[in-house]
Amino acid sequence: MIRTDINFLKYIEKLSQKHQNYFLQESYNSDEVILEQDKRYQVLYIIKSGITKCYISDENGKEFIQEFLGEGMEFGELEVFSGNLSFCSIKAISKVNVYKISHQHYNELLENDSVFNRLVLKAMATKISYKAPRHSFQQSYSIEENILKLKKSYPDYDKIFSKNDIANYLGITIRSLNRTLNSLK
Amino acid sequence: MIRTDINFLKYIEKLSQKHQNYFLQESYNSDEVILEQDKRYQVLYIIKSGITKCYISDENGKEFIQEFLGEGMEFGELEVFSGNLSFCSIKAISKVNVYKISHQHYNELLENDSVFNRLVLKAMATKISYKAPRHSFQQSYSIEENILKLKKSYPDYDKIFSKNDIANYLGITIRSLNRTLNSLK
DNA sequence: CTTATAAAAGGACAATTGTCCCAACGCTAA
DNA sequence: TTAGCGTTGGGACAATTGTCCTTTTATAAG
Repeated sequence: MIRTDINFLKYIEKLSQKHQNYFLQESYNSDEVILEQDKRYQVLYIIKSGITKCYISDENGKEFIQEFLGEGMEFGELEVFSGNLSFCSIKAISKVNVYKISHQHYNELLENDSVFNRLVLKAMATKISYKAPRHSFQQSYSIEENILKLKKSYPDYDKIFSKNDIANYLGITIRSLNRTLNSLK
Repeated sequence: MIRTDINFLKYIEKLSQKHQNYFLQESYNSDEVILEQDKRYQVLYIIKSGITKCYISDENGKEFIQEFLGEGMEFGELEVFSGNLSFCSIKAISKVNVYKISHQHYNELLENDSVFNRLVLKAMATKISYKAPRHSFQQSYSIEENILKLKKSYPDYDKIFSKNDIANYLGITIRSLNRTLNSLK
């Protein structure tokens, strides 16, 4: 539910010593939007600490939460390769510290640092890998089974996230979420 | 609906000239399984021609189709980075020709050929990018809207794919698919 | 201490979707 | 030809989920 990548973060911390001018540290408060959908960016971010949500909003204002991102997760990196506008928004849901790096410096690292290059490849492979099974499960199983699965991997999920976020994560309405939670008691 | 990557394919064809021993060509008939879920592989594939489906099957035998892969799409590459078992199956749904390459040679290319490296990064970024909006849309909109969207981007979708595959792609039952198709007439 | 505001909870009903059937059609093998 | 089998199509009903609305609770602001 909350993705992390500690190895990547460790390597970023090391790099930020070596290339002091590459990485800028920033800090955000809960509810602040760090990156906005459909905008063009020349920078990307790596989370140093805290939790964010990564979501897509549609014309009707509904939001679909792709994932919750924690330490060591990068966002905004896809646009380096695609050249497109960002396709999701990132909002802090706790106090969040990030490393910010420009596309240009990121590209330099990719080309000249093979360890970094490999870590990025691995991070992207992981992102692909976890998306498919999750959506497969969400579509094939009942809300009840989805909630039980959530509770199993994050017993305290209801303390960290709002009802709204949980519902959007599961792709259901709050009403359905409440109903199912009741039947589980 | 059918993903392709022509630039990547072109580059692979070039590489297969230069490194004749890296790439092995194979051919599959419709309905043959090329790569099986939950198995360990030391090779990966790039599609030279034809169409395959990439799907996850669960304990109940239901299958969830992630995507249909066409020319220039690679599969089995994620396991190079994760070291895990394959997490989906690939089945030919037409006559299919592929390039097969070992993890070892793939890694050599990644390290020594920066053009190849960049194409792989881009391919992975694309895979991440299209998954999220698709699942977001499927969860938020009605079956009718999803079918209309399908018809718009692939007017002949019903000639290429079986009802079963279309239903599994949309994450619904055949019954619901038929019902909606009727109401659209 | 009030008032405003957002989050949470749930009742009642409607719409959507799934499950379980059975029937028709085309294709292949015996 | 006929039997067997997979694909397609749809009726009837049940279960699930969403929509709309009201109430309660908690929290922040004046």
